[in-house]
Amino acid sequence: MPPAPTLVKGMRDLLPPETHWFQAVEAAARELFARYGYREIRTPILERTELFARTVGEETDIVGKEMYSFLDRDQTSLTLRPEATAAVARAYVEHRLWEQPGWTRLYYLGPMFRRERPQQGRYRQFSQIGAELLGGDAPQMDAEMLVMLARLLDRLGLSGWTLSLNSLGCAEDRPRFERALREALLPIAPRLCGDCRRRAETNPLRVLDCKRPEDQPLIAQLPTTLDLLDPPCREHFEQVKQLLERAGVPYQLQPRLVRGLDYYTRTAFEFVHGALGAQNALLGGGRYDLLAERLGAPKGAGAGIGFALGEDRLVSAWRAGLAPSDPPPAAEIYLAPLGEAALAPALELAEQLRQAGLSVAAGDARWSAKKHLSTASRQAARWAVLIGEQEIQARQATVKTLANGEQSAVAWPQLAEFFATASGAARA
RNA sequence: GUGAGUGUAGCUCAGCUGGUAGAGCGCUGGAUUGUGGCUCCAGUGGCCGAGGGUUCGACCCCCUCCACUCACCCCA
Repeated sequence: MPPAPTLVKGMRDLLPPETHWFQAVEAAARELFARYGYREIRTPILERTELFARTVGEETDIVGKEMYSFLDRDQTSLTLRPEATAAVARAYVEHRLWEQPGWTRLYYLGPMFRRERPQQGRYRQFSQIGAELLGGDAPQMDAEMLVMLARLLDRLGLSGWTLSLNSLGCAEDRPRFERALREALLPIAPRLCGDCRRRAETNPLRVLDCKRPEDQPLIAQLPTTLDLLDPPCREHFEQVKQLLERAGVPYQLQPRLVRGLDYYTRTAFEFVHGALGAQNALLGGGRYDLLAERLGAPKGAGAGIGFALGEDRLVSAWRAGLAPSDPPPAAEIYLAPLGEAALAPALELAEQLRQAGLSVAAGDARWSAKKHLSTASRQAARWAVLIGEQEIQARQATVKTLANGEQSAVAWPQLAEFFATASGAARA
């Protein structure tokens, strides 16, 4: 026999109870986003390669070496989305959403794909939850989103996050930044690490983001994007910071925060967390004033701001001990049909209980009572319901409370009510 | 793409300077033929990642390959 097929590199199976954590993150996010007026958008997982190449940037790592791209049968190059902002912007333009009243608030969640070398907190398929606020460039939008994100992380039970904040300047600032940096780099570049020497040529902004300790003293002397902002961008950033302070959201100015997608302008941010290992960015995003415009939105209508949260990383932080609660059991009631004769009536009862809103999981009618009880307690059910010959005769069920071993006979019609009151009593 | 580490039972791992494998957990059964969790007993379980080499003899040493993990890079 040939070897059984296994997981593709960088992909993983999420098994219960881990899936519970993903559901919990998603539910919390959906609920919170709704309070801020966001509604869900679902874009395809497959897009034209061109979309990402033109927006994320030809020279970025994502486009340059991490995309899952292939030729469709009609020779169109398609790509498994490596991020969702470009796709949302595409949809925003394609469906002329700016014609709707007010700013457009959209959120999304789902899998993204990047062909990188896997490591802790980084997979080739990973889930992101993100939101986009489109249709303007008011600093108020930036602040609204950052406040919402702070609330989200608090609500998810994560303490100890840090918000790093920077402004990258507008499109007009960029060439100035790069010229200034290149100039400043000329004398010191030879003393920097190999990567930085390369970046000094290709993408000078990136040098600011270098993490090598030995390079830090030199890099500290370089001008930052904040030093070079033009007056309107400086004013915009000031207002964002003020609004954050008014809202009581703490941030750390991080003048060397540079993000890896080309469409970012002005406000850029990251929420990082210490429980995550080397890949400590839990969530990142920024403003993109020209993204949608480049895809065909009218001047001014395409500006916006967005973020993406790494769901896998959030769950990993939870698993590192920050989880707000235990995952629930498979079912609160375990049903034990004792013998084939008990099967049909037992299953009927199970259906009645489910219709009353209870969760019920049954075992195999051929199992021994001992195996049933053992299974029930190991599945963490709260009650075991035994239906055997005696019970059928009496039209009753034997209900055992697993936690304390108490057992009672309950008439079939009273079963649902029995569990309802027992649940209520436990909560009180 | 680069570097390092690790591959032994379903899972987590032990295995001394080379003498052809162990534990815990799990699973099955029993002590309790309709009563779980705790305990005790018994059983089940492995081409020691793959291929080659050295050796009388290799889980152990050498080479090649593969996989996984972590880190760099980059990012969520």
